[in-house]
Amino acid sequence: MTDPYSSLPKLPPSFYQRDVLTVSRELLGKLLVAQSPEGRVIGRIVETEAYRGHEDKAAHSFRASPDGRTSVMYEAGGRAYVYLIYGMYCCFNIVADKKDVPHAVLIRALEPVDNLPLMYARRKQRPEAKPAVLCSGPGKLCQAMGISLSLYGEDLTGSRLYLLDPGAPPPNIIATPRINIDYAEEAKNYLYRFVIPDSPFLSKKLIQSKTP
DNA sequence: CGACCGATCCTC
DNA sequence: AGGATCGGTCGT
Repeated sequence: MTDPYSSLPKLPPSFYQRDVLTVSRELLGKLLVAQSPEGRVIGRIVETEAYRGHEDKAAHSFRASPDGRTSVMYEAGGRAYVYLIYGMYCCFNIVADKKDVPHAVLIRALEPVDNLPLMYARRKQRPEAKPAVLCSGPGKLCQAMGISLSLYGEDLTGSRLYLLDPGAPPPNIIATPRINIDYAEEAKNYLYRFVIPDSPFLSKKLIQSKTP
């Protein structure tokens, strides 16, 4: 059987160059592909967070100069913003909107889809561990996908790191507050986190309302 | 130039 | 609940 992913369309620049909240919602269900000498890995996006630049106290670009760490966020949408956190983990963001609008989408969790053996190896997990340990958090998914600072600024319409449209959008999407931004005052209440609620691969379990 | 701290993860 | 670990950012 031939590779079922090679026939899927790549997301074009126009997909990314829209409002960051729209892009964050519509990224759910899309396939993230990372190609490297070690092999190709694929994950389905199940959790995202929007960061809205100068209008959002939680954003790295809230008050930062357009040079330095956040410079790529000022480029037109469709590039990778990768940063180091806590000195030891990477987080992967997708730059959104037009040039000079420093908005981006943090990818927080993936459903592992292709080449799970390579993901297990990179995450140093035993084969008997559940696949949910591979990509259920922004640092974990960067390890599993092989995303490091060397992909800072990478063009997501290229061949090393790109997104595919599998066709059917997820039927359910919900919005919640973002994770670990307690410092962000009023912005911590914004409903800028988007999840596929029934996915077992989220970074945190959803708080379920009681049903009788 | 030094101190502080984080869009995290793992182990205790 | 706490430690690992380091570059960006801000204050002196």
